[in-house]
Amino acid sequence: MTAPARKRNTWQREAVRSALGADDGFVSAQGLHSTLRESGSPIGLATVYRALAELATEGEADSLQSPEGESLYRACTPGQHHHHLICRNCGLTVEIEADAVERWAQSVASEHGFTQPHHVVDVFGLCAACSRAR
Amino acid sequence: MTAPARKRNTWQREAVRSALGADDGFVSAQGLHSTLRESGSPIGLATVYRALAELATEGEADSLQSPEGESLYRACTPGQHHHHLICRNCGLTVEIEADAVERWAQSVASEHGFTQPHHVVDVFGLCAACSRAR
DNA sequence: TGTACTATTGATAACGAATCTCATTACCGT
DNA sequence: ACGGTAATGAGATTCGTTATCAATAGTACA
Repeated sequence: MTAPARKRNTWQREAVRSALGADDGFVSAQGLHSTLRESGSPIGLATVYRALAELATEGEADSLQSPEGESLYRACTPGQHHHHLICRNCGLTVEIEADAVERWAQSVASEHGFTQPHHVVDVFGLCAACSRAR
Repeated sequence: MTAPARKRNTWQREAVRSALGADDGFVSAQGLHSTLRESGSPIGLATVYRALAELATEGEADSLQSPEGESLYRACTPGQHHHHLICRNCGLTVEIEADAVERWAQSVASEHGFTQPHHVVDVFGLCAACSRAR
């Protein structure tokens, strides 16, 4: 066999993980990068993009596309599938469990002969605080 | 009062509308533009973008973000709100009525104090034909 | 502890979708 | 017809994201 090819632990990856966990809303890669830089970290932008993509595929982070097409990330409670209720003003996010929607997506797909269904279900709105502030 | 400021009808807008209606899946602005060019039309890219955006706001077209972040458009049956079941291989699309999901989104939002809820609900999968072809 | 191997980083270039600019075109009420 | 002006389109521009590649720094092993 060939060499092992192991994954390495770097402070950069850890910095991204912790910065993501410190924010309770969805953040863009660019935003997270400036946050880190402002707090003194010399981390590079490309690295932030790479780390976020990796965290997302490993299931440690949720990702979604903002209505403007930007990719946003958020640390998530690992394990099962869940959706989000997101304030389009301040970014506040609430995780939503929705077994009913889960089952609905499954059945709608198979009813039409579709396989390997993957659904996108997110609700954008104004949170209580932002609603009041208008 | 000032001048009237009316909207004008151009063959370009009509070309986009008809090309959109001729396709039964979701299409990108760029894709629609090349289709039109290939069929001999000298229409410009910026115009296609403008026409699609306008059709979307007028309710004549549905738009959504592909998982890659690209904006996709599709002629839709005007009137009420609906969702989509989309083949991620060939683009085949089925419109879905989902009053249940509609109500669910509303109630989840208000339960958490959110106002002006707007939801994104789409199911991606492999249609029957594409499933078979694997 | 030192050393070699190579995964990872990061500055920057490259890319691509979408928007903006502005001179030209052509729709449409008169 | 004519004229005011909405609409067009080629190209430049913006901006998010990915690719490049030399330099750096984890990690296994002697």
